[in-house]
Amino acid sequence: MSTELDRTAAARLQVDGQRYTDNRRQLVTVLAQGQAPLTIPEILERCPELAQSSAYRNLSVLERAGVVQRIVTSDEWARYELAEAFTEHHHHLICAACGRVEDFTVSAALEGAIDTALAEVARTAGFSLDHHRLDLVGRCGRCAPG
Amino acid sequence: MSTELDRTAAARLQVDGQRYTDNRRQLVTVLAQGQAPLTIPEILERCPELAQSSAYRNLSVLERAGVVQRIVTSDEWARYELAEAFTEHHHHLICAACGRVEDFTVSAALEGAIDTALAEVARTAGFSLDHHRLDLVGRCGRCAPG
DNA sequence: ACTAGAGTGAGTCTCGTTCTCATTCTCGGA
DNA sequence: TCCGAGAATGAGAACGAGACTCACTCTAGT
Repeated sequence: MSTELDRTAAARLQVDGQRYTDNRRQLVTVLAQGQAPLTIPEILERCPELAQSSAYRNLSVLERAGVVQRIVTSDEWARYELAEAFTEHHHHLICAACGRVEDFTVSAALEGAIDTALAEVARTAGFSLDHHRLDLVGRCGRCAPG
Repeated sequence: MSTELDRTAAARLQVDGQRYTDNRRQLVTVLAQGQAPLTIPEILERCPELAQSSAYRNLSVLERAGVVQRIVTSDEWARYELAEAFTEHHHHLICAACGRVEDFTVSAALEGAIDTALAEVARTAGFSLDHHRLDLVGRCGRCAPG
């Protein structure tokens, strides 16, 4: 069964001259099911028959094609989630103690204000703006004191 | 000569039971002179007589004491800058191609709106909020197409 | 000065990530 | 339907940023 997600992912890969293979579909499916960005070990846990080297290689292919997004917090592992074209624009709550990541969104009004301000900053600095990242760093309920 | 920066750094280290040694002062001085977050190789370039292992060890001591801040972009190196208590609250322009980082600030009104919104998000999610990160990701003038 | 404990640094080790390469799969052409 | 070129796979080796080790040095308090 081919979902809208599969078709779009396949199309993006094709632009890059890449195929949408079973391994790649499996990665996309797992990321779509996860409600938060996943680390490679978490992904491998959910895909036991997938080789580690294939996971790394295919995630970087998918990232280059704009299907997934790699996010780096501050702990040791990189995390992956579907690119924003497949989800809604959101931000991350990052636990500084355990690395746990959760998604959240803010009001459209605030997003608009941020976008406007950043576009101006980018123009002034001679940067071409791709996207912004707004993260909240703190301690999750499990790690917070008390 | 002891600056305000030195005195504050020394005080913060003391709380942690740590000394403000020559190596640590040198790191703080180099970071204070740099106008953007520095990688370890950049720091070592500016402190040729400092051992790599000392740089790593002391930066992590300084980070634990709240004197410096470690920032992870998406390239391979971590970068360090003085903690915000020593600078003004600011954000980062990150070049997705070469990893270059520049600082920028936004209006107090926007900061206030962001803080208010994030405090609410953190409360709802059961996170204790430490700080927020607002980064702009794009291409610097040198790497931008055209 | 003496000493206990902190700091130093050259080298080694760890481990997340990338690379290698022989094998397998896929797709288009005949 | 068979063939061949090129892409994908995966087990293992290699890489490299950063952490650790340990013998030596320095510092602060007596």
